[in-house]
Amino acid sequence: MKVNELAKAAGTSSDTVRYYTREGLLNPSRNPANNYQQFDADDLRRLRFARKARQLGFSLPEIKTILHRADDHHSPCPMVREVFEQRLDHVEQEIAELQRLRDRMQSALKAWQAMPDGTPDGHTICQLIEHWDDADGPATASATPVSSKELNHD
Amino acid sequence: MKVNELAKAAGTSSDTVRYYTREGLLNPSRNPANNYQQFDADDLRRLRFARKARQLGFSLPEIKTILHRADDHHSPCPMVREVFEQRLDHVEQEIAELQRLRDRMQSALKAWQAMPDGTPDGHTICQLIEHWDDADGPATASATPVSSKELNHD
DNA sequence: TTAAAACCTGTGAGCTACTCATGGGTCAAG
DNA sequence: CTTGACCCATGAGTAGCTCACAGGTTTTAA
Repeated sequence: MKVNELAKAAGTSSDTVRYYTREGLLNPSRNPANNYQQFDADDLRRLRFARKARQLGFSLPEIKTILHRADDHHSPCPMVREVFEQRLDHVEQEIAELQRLRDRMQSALKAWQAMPDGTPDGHTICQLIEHWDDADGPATASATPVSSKELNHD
Repeated sequence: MKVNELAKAAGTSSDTVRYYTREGLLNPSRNPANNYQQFDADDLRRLRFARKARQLGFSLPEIKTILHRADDHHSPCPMVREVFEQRLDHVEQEIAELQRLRDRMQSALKAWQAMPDGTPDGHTICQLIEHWDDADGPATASATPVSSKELNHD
């Protein structure tokens, strides 16, 4: 199979396939006639595996390690279980942090209803923000805007 | 004030101060004697504002726009309100997506309790993942591991 | 007085997991 | 024989810092 064929078979993009190949998750051979990459059923299995693992929250280096362990005929499953539980903890923390952020935002919004839109006078920029009291604060929290780059589309 | 003094006064790092300066959020003057950056009370106000706004989920470009509007004596507040409501929506979506991810992870974990750690045989890599059925899938979801770089420490 | 510690400077790279752009080669159809 | 659809490798861009580099400056203590 060629790049795009593999990509479609796994429900992802050819860019991703090439990227994973660069990163060493896939090892295509070469068609000597045209130097195109040649993927086989094993590559498809690896790619599908990788995509599922990504959806479950594994990072690419982790997936790479898992695949290499499997190549060496060691069961990656114990590692998978372990990493996975850590991940789950992390996800739960993330949720809690975002919920705290949401709460802070909601209470800010509520407090703002009564506030006027001041004009900057060299002492304040926007009272809405400056007079907002970060009571409980972001714990270790990510208040990161969590940008749209994080959206998958596979 | 010098970089580190400003940073401490605002509860952040000198790297962040320098970064914000590079990005044009702060406009220090220079001490001609040694070419060090000189910050004043206004810079401190801007920096504190920026950090609070970050905690509320504003992006740096947004904060920059807000500061520039205020420099031009336009009230940034209406914009602040508008962006903020979009942000809140976004945060709520994020929470929902992470909750879906958590649910998928939890049901995977539960299903795995009964499964053995297979040895890779050329047909499977790790059944735990391969036999996991992505029933409801990640909507537009970020299954991104949400790395530790996202942790603030200010 | 001088030497070391502790600060300051700007700039460039690194982090994640792609995505997109560039500039070019290959191939089937008309 | 050209048009268009595919392939190739590589580099840059994404957000918001953080860290490392290679120096210059200031403070402190011997």
